[in-house]
This record gives sequence, C-alpha cells and structure tokens, in this order.
Amino acid sequence: MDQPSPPRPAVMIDVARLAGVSHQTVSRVLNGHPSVRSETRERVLTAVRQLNYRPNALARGLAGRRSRVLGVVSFDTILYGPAATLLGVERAARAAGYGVSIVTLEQLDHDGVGDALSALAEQSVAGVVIIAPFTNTAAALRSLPTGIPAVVVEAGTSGALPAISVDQVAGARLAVQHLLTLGHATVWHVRGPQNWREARDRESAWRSTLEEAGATVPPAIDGDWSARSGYEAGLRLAGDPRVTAVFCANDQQALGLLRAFHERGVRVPDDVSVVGFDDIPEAEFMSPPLTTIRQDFDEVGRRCLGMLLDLLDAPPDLLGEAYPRVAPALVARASTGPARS
Amino acid sequence: MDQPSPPRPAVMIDVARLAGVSHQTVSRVLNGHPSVRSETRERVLTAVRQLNYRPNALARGLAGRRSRVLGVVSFDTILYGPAATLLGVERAARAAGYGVSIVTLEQLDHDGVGDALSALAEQSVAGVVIIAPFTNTAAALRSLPTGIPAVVVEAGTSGALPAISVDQVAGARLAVQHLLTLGHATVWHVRGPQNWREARDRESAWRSTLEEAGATVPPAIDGDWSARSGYEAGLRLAGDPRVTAVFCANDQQALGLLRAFHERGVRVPDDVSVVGFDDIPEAEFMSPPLTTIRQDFDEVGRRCLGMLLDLLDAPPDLLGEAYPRVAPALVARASTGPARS
DNA sequence: AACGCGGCTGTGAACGCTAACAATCGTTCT
DNA sequence: AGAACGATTGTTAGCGTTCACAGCCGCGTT
Repeated sequence: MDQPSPPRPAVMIDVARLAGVSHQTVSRVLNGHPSVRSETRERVLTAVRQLNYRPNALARGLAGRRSRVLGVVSFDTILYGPAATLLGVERAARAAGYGVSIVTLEQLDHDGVGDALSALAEQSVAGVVIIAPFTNTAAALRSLPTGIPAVVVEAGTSGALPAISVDQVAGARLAVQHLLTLGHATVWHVRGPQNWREARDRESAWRSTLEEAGATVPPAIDGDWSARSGYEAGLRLAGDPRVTAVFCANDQQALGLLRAFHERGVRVPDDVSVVGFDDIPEAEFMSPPLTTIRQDFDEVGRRCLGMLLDLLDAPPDLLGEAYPRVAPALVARASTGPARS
Repeated sequence: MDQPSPPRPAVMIDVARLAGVSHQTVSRVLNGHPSVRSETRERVLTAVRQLNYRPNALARGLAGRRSRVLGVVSFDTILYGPAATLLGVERAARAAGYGVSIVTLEQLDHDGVGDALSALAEQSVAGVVIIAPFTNTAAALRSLPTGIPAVVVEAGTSGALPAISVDQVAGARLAVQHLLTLGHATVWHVRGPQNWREARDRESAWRSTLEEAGATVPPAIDGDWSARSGYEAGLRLAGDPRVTAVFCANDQQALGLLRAFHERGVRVPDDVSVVGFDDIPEAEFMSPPLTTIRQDFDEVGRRCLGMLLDLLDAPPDLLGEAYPRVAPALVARASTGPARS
C-alpha cells in the first residue's frame, strides 16, 4: 500500500496509472498536444494535481531536443548596467517559461568566453545571452563553433552576431548637445575602459558631436567605470579654467568627479556642468542631482530575450538588423547649467 | 565515412569506441574512479580531447542522483547586498564545479518562494541558496516540504534553517557606539523596510545600544532602502535641532539623507554626523565620504556555498550553529565627527 | 594444483521523458 | 455496404549517463 506522501516524488507513470491512461497521454496533456479528449485531459490534470506532480526538466531535455533553460554569460563585477540587464533577461525568461543559468567570467579573454559557453553547453541550454560588452567579445564568439543560438547584449555594431543594444551614439550625442546648447564652448570627457565597446562608442560620439559643432576636442581622460577613477579625473580637471562642462561615461565616474570638485571648491553647475550616463537610481540624489542619460536596461533584457526566442525557432540568421537599438533619453537635473558668462 | 567535424557532438560511446574500451570505462575515467589502469585512462583522455567530448549534464543528472547545478533564489531588485552575494555564491559554486540557476521573485510572499523552489526543483538542482532576507521567508520555507537542501542567506537568527549571515547586531552596535563615542547625546535612525529581517535587526540593535548607554531613544524614521526614502527622511530631520547624529540602515538611504541635508543647509559632519551600512563602492565618494559599516558579501557567498556543499553529503541537520556570523567592520570616513559643543 | 581474491573491465538495466509509429474506434465517402 | 479517414490512445524505442552486477585476469594460498 502506498503511503500518502511518499519519499519519492511522483513521476509521469504514477500520474498515468492514477488517471488510468498511458504515460504518453499524460505527456500529451502536459505539452498541450491537441488530440486528447477533454474528458481525458481533465482526468489527467486532476491526477497531476493530486500527486503534486512536476515534470522532470532533466528527462524532458534529454528526451526531446530542447531544454527550457537559457544561459546567461555575465561577468564578475557589480556594475549597474549588466546587473540590471541580467534582471531584465531573467524576468523575461521566466515569463516565457524558461529557466536561467548564469556563468560569470573573470577573464575577459577568448578562453573565458569559450569556457563559459562550454559550461553552458554542457547543461544543454537552449540558447545564451551574452552580457559582456567587451570589444573582444565578438571576436571570441565568432571563433567558437558551439552551434548554440546566441544573442549579445550591448555589443554595439560588432557585426555578424545578433545583438541588442542601447544606442550609445545617440546617448552620448544627447549629452554633448545638451551641454553645447547651454552655451559651453566645449565638453570634456571622462571615458570608460577601452576594452568596453560602449566606452568607445560614447567617446567617439562625443568626439564627433564636438567636431560637427566646430568645437575644439579636448583630450579624453581615462576612467574605468569606478567612482574612484572619476574622482581622480576630477582632481586633474579641477584646476583647469578651460573646463566648464564634463561628460562622464557613467554615473559612478560622475559621482567621483562631483566629489573631487566639491573638495576643490569647484561649484557644480555654477563653475562646471556635469553629465553622467546610465541614470542609476542614486543619480537623482547626488549633490547636486545628476543630469544623465537614461538607459532602459529592462527593455534591453526583454528585447534580448525576444530576439533569442525568435532565433530558437527561426533557424536562419536573416534577422540581421531587424532589431532596432533601444533609445536612450536625457534626464536633465541640477548638475548642468548655462556656461559661465 | 565520418566527417571530421560532425554536426552531432560526440557522446560517451564515441569516445569509448575511439579508445577501444566500453562506455562504462569512459565514465569511470571521467568520474575519477580509482580502478582504471593508468594506461587505459590516458587512452580515454586522449580520445576525449580528440573528439572534444563534453559530458552531457542532463543525462548525468538523470542517471545518477545528483546534478551539478545549484539554484539561487534571489529577488527582483538591484540592491547592492543581494547582488554582491549572488556574485559571491556564483563564483564559489563555479570554483566547486557547480553551475548556478537563478530565479528571481517579484512576490515576497509564501507562494512566491514556493513557486521559485518548485521551478528549481523541476530542474533537479542539488541544492538551493536563498537570498531573500524577508522576515516571512523562514516561515514560507518551513512549510515547504520540497526536500531540497537549502541554505538561507542573511536570514539572521530565524531558527530551524541553516543560515549564513553578517552579524547585523554587531554592525549596528558598531555604528551607534561610534557616534556615541564622538560625544553625541543620542542617535537617530532611518530604518529599512519592516519586512526585512536585517532592517529589524539593525533597528533593534540600534535601540538596545542606546538603551544600554542610557541615551534617549528617538522614534525611528521609516525607509525602504532607496535613496529617495533617505531623502525624505532627511527633509524631516533637517529642521530638528536635537538631531546631531543619524544612523541610516543602508548607504543608499544615507546618500538621500546627505542630499536632503545639503539642500537644507545642514552641514555634515559639522551639524550632523551620518553613518550608513553596507559600504557600497560609492560610499567613499559621497559628499562627504560616508562613514559606514562594511559587510563582506563575498565572504557571505563563499560560506554560504561551503555550508550548502556540507549539507549535500552530510545528511543530518546537526550543523545548526556551527557556522559563525560574518563580522562587519566600521569604516570611518568624513561624514562623522564630534558632536557640536 | 586448485582455490580465492583484488584489480580491472564489460554488460544490461535503469533514470523520466518525448518521438515515431501502430492500433482502435466511430464516421464519412463512393 | 466496404473502405478509407480522422480523432484518440497505446506501444516501443531511444536520449546519454550512471549503477549494479558480472566476468576476466594474474597472483599468492593451502
């Protein structure tokens, strides 16, 4: 006689027996196969509920082709953008009935990405989302013949890979034009790390926007996304009377910059205007509240997943440029103002 | 005749054939079984390399008992602590040869946790780490007879569940005592959301530390971890001459508070000292740099994983309180100073 | 000289599910 | 009326591993 709550969780055959059908019929019901008499379907569903049956995803993946798990390759640092994107992807995946397995990389190099992908392939993920917007990611991926459908996030115009990204060029242009419109003769730039695609895109858009406006292009200051690097940049910029407007490649750097300016008695926005990038939740509460470029990471995650799902059943790679960039937006706050007269 | 790069990835039997052994011997080599002649082992490993064989985790999980995947239940907001902990767990898991599947919850309630756990159970994870330090998480978990080994992060002294946490009480005490030592008559508190275990722990430690010191205990101000809530608290506190020291339940709230004080002309630390909690990377670059309590989330993640792995082969729950709390540390910066004389 | 034992390897059967095909039945078409 | 058809269900065979149980070998024992 069976115990009411057996140690072993119910499997499909248990459900089948209880419902008086074959295990295949149970499978059909579970997978929404059309040709099952509705009375039978009900009987099966009742049995499922009664036994608290949950299909085993491992067996499912092994038997059929597709697993209902997606892989996400992210990396090892807590940066707002990637973290927010990951969340967006996960949420969208869950909504679509997929699980999410993550791998973070410490190495940004070829092997790192390769290993991550292998680890995911081992788990038979149906597809992967790669949130690793380094300039060399695309190259690394191209040389990996894993055959898993993949979507790259934020990789910009890298080429042959399906990618979703925020329009970095438009964002940087928004920032620079905002400052120029306020009457600043030129705009300085604290850029992000050079191995990041986005950093390069922002920098080059900054440069070309200035050039188009006929403004002189000051040298870019190096940064690495961290507040500390922004702080150091701020210390260098603080003494220079030519500096009236600074565009930071992200909000953390802007925070550090603000700190340095504050220390050195540079008033923002009276002496210098500052614009950031990302619109992290804290931006509104910096001193002063930071004007910045908002990126909708949630939307990125969502589109990214949509694209991956399309990729899963649409075999060809004809999807090329069908997916438009996500548009960034300027959020004007108190850190920017008219140029000193 | 086989193509050199077949569309179908190699499976164990392919390796076996190439090495001239049985599939079982291949399995033995892969799992480090002792009784394989070293010459045979070499032969198999060579074949593995040659075919670029990777064992199928799905089949492995199905056939054997254990899958090499752990689940992490997190939730839907980008908060520094949980994000950092997740990263720590993932890193530790990867080091131990485990994959990580994540599920985020939007609902904090019983069903939310239950669904998350079911989703993970479906994937046959070997164990789960739950990063959801709500006060009701413990209750929700106890009522779930899923039978999966689980470790809860940051759940404090909740009781019957294996848990790893930073010593919130010690942390809050550190903060309050730091301020009292500086000569402040009492310390105000902007607390976190009441459904968070940690928020309650910090609040009650704040209260008891004040009481022990014979200081009056002002009413706690509500917050929800966000900078905005800190800002609002700051606006309320700014007018009050009795307020000379504020302990914020996290750094974001402290940021908002600083912003509000700045707006209202309250000088920090001259008029009011402020202490935060977490030591987010930005804390050092706030205006002024924030004195705060550092939590080592990476260590939390690591211990958490260690505990889970112990739990996996050590069946009994005799591990109870064997795992000590992670000690927090005071990081003194410029936002605190002596009381006004 | 036969026995037994330990190191090494192979065989068959799960694991829980889906895919492909076969079987059954009541209809509908010619 | 006989056959073919569509809807519904069952049967059999894997998916790629590990597990349990044999085999085989050569050596030291009795």
